[in-house]
Amino acid sequence: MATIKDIAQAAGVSLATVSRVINDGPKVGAKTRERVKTIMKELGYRPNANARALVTQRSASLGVVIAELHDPFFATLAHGVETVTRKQNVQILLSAGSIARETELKAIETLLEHRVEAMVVHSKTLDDDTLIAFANQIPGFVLINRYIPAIANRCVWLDNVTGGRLMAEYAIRQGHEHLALISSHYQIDDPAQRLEGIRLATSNAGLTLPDSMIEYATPDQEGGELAMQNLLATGTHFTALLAYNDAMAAGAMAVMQDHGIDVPEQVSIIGYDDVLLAKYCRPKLTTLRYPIEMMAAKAAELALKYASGTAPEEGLTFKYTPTIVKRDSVARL
Amino acid sequence: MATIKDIAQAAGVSLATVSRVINDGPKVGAKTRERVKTIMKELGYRPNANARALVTQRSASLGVVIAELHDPFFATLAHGVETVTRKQNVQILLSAGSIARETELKAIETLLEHRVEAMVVHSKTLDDDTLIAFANQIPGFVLINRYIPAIANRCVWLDNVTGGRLMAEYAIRQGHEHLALISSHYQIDDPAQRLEGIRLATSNAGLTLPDSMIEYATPDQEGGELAMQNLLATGTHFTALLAYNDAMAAGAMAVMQDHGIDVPEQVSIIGYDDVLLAKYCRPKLTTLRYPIEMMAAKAAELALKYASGTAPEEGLTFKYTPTIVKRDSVARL
DNA sequence: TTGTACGCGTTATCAG
DNA sequence: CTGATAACGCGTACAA
Repeated sequence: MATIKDIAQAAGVSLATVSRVINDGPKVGAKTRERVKTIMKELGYRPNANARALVTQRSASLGVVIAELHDPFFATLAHGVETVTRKQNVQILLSAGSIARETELKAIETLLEHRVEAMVVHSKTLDDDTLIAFANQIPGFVLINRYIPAIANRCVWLDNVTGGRLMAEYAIRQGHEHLALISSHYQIDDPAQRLEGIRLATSNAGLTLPDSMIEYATPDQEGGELAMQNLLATGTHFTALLAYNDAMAAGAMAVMQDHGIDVPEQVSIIGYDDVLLAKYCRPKLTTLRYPIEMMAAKAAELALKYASGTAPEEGLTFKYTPTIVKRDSVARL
Repeated sequence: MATIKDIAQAAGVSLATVSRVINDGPKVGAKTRERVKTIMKELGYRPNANARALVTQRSASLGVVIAELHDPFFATLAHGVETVTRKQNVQILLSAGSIARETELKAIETLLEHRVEAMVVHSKTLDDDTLIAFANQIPGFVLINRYIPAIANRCVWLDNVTGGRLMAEYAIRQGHEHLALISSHYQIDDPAQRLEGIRLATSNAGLTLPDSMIEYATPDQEGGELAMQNLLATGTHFTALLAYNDAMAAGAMAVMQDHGIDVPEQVSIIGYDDVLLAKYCRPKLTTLRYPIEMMAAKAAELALKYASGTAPEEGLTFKYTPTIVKRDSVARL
């Protein structure tokens, strides 16, 4: 591939001049500029981003680390980031598949080796200290879907306690007194926080959510099916089912329908996330809107801003609150 | 960030030695190696991928260009690529949002500037010649979901004509004689090829698919809804609906159900792609399986292989054929 | 307005 | 086993 040197030779000018026309440098003769430009076209010249990054110490790139592209939630997250990087001509380096501590760590380090200026990280397996260390080392380091007080201004996160409370309160307001929950068995914050919110709501209403009414499984369709089957097998009685996310809700809904249980006539269901799926399934899922795309865009903007030198304001954080989206999967008793 | 030089100084050795321990170079004293290693840890040293790429002329990175991460189809595609890059320790540079010719071209060029070794490109707006030129310039350039004879061995694609034929034949075999089609209004190959296959099947069966039974819209849920509404508005009669993809099928299904039309009792529906959605919607969608993840993985492997010097075999190509997945959205008449 | 020369962080080729 | 040193492609003071 042609280099700046080749161009200089072909055009009979020096490297510096070529470099100047590439970067719209200030003082170059109009005709020289034209000549160089045409030669660049002819030779199909493309500036080498690596070399440029080396000398300028900036790479115009942003790293994204997520768990699984396959998951609509993460795909939407990535999409949110992409909307802002595209606008700012920033290249995305993507690292997915980080379900384990090892891989997550490695993903961040690889991105670091590539000297990305900014980073939007979704991490559930790394401990606070590790993340704080990264944040202190990398100005453009922003966490999404996680809150760590020590680096509050680097966190874009969702208030899951309120989310849990809202979904339970809504069910209760619709007259439901017997709730069940299918949750994620992953040992991360989210399920615990949502449960905390749910318990807040039930105890406020003088109700309880016994452990026997909670089933844990993988936070996907299969998990939802499994959890639902377990719930049915125990023969417990409930009129409203709260799900950890829409996928689990959909899985549970499918199992109920297979068992001849009418949704929402016999059992109401509330999901969480409001991914595409919620609108597709029948009945349409009442769920909590998790504005992940917007949040991801915010995170990307923030990361890029911090990376370019703007100091994060102390004490500031970026908390989002989910809102209930009423569709057709909840009946009023 | 610490450089190799800092390490060398701190360890009291030369750059060369440090470089050797980094790359597990052949001859380094055991104790020197240890000392250098601990110093690297202490200083949090990370090799600079840009510098390395510059001197080695290889970047261990692969570019992906797709239209829209937001779309489950593309998310799955990206996921397929990711499974192989991760295994081979290759970094992904992602470029999405390329719906227009301009952006698609720019995406490829940016990736080129970053000197990615390999490239998996999903392009529908760029013409054959442009793509061929890129393929000739970049050894690791592979197209996915597109077939260009001149660079057949760089193409991983789906036989859409057969796909169209299969879906129509299946409907016909189930006793349907009155078919309708909702398709994508984008002027790309796929819709035309599928229609060709469908027409093949109908004429073989002595049936016809008049233009009045075809509606075009955007290839997503909204488009499916719109197309279905248009179809209903014209008052045409049909017992089986073929859809361009699962999203359109789901949209159409929703509209029918809202109109009190039973699926599949009154109208059968067949989708295309077999994305997650097909399993979630009710009734579960009978559809054509598009093994995009597998194909994407293949494309990535190919791109990486070609990039590393293996010459592509002439006359070889990578054609995949969709298969029908029978679920619950088709009734036998 | 244009050219020279140095350095960015690495690897690799020589010598020692 | 180890150390100079020349690239890699580019940006930029400093000269001219």
